[in-house]
Amino acid sequence: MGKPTTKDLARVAGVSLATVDRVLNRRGGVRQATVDRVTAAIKSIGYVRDISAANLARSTEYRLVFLLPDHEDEFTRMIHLAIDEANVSMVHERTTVSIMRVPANDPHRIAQEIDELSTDQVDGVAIMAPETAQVRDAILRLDACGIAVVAFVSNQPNAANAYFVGINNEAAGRTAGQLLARFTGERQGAVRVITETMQSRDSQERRLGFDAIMAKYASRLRVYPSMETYADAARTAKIVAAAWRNTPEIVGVYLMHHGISETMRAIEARGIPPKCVIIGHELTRHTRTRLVDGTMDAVITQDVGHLVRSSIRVLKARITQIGTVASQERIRIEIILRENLPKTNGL
Amino acid sequence: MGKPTTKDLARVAGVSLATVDRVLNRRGGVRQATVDRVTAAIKSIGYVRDISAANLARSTEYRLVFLLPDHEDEFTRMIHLAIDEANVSMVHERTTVSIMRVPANDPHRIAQEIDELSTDQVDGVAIMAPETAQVRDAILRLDACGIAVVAFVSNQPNAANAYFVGINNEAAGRTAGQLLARFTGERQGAVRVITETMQSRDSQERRLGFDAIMAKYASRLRVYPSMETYADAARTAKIVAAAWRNTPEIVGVYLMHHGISETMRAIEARGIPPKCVIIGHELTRHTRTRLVDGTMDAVITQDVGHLVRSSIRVLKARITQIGTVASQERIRIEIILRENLPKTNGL
DNA sequence: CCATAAATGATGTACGTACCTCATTTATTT
DNA sequence: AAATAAATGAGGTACGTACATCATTTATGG
Repeated sequence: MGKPTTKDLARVAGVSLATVDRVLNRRGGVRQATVDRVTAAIKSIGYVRDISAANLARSTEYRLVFLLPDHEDEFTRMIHLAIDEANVSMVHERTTVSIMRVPANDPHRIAQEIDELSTDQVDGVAIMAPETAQVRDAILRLDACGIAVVAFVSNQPNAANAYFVGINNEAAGRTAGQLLARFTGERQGAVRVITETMQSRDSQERRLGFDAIMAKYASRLRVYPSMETYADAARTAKIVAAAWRNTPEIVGVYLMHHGISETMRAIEARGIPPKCVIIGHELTRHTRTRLVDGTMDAVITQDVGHLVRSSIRVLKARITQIGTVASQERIRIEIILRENLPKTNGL
Repeated sequence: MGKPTTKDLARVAGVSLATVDRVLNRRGGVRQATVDRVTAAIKSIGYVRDISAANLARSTEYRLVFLLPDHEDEFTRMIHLAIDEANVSMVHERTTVSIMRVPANDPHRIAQEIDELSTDQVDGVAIMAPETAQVRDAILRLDACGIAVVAFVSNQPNAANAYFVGINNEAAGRTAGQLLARFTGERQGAVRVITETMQSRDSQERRLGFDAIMAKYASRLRVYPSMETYADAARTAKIVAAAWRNTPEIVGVYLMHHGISETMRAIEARGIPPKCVIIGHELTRHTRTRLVDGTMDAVITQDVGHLVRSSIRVLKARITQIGTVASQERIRIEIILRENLPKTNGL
């Protein structure tokens, strides 16, 4: 016979369907003793609510929002595409996902946008934003409204209600370090680290992990302090030029930021030192072509489609107060070399 | 307003609900002209069947079977666990997954077991078996019964009806080659390749990719022919001993098979040559501990949970004749180093 | 034009859950 | 013990689809 239903529950618990309903949906007005009888029955027959049927009956719509920075880099664009794709395949599941773009480096504006989300428009939010006090507080306020939150790509470790969907950036930095240490063989020389800004926690964590590994396994290499591009093409060209002029024997470069096409252009313009190992983040068309032509040696990435789908699953799980499969939601730190490049981008 | 329903369809097409039902479920007895009107209406309003509601109405049960080799290696055990886990989280989705173990190297028995699956027990099968004529024919016969099939982990390129869920093994071999070429730096010496049997197509393809890369980027290395363990501990110890005795300067080892714990034990017993780079397949507790202690340098793996869930999604999609999200079903060739080891095993 | 077959409509029940209303029973307070 | 409040039961409708039955309309052949 099939899975137990509410009818079976009512029968086993010795109560009516109405009471079962009251207990299941927390409508109140039921004695504790009766509640206990029902919950006991739930356990005893292994009842699980049929979510499809429940959604059908409720004609629920899960309204989810992704808050993305208004950056125009490839990585963010891929996230955008992945969300659109998810939106299509989620229609069957009564889920609509929309996207809001917010100024990447204006915590005040971001917090403001978050504050404007209200329960009657939105059930869950995935937030990709740098960790600041304002944003953290805004996220905490969402909890009060009963809106589910996940921190997307960028962790918000101080907003306790925000589940993090993304990779461990410290481990990602370590991985970059390990690859760079091994790919440079026994050679000696300098390693240059570039990022957009060290203000971002992601960069800080990656640097931390990277340094730990370099110190441990590649003390033969001189690792320089991080250079910051501030996502400004002119500045990028300038600091790269200066670094290339002043640093003898660059044998390795670690690009910690996404949206590295501008940085790579600057490096290519100055000329890539012979046998220099270049490692960057996020598989985009820019890093892809550079893996193929050998300009870059490795890319550390996270599956954008997986990030998006996982966020959606977690948000829905939090909304319906159902559990998730932990292993499915773990985002892996992927290493992409030329030979294991996935066929298309996998967006 | 919500998504269009069958009612909207009937209204737009100018027919009754009964006729819409006849068209949607191919019950026949409808004039071609009417069918066309309905299909036109489907397109025009963008109707998509609500699968949850349909399943509810049908009280469908998707009965899926995984056919696994009765090997007792860690990788197969992990697959088993992943299936069990999926089974739990799939209860909500009217899907029950069972497992059948078949003798790994007895194509006749495998084909026999496949032939015994009939439509009134099973709706879809995921088959993990070496590619042989008997198995291929048995798979083709399943199609005639209307049972959906996917080739699981091991491809069945000649069974046209079997969608393949797994990695490109030739690319996996290339990736191993690239890692080994780079990790050995500029050193010269010998590379030893070990597998269970070169009868298996997986091994052949991996070897092909591996050789291509070694020839291209590491002609400094002498790559020896594949050694076969036949999954026999005594034999493994013997061939490893012989190889270690007769091969000067082993700087790299590539283990192409899964279930390498026995092989690694044999190698460790003979002593690992200094600075020897060892690369193997599939992240298990055996390869995990060896990555941590530095015995192995890299593991090329595929996410077991993803393999299982993807197979289930593909099977259900084929049963219901619905599309899948291609990017979600692509299995990536993952490179695992010490520093990007996922916290737990991933199931 | 009639007999027959084919096509279509109308209607009802079912799936498992949510949510509502009203009646009835049981417990609590005075 | 009576009055009131709290707890529970009984029953219906709805969600979107599947599937069955029977009535009715339309087409087809002679």
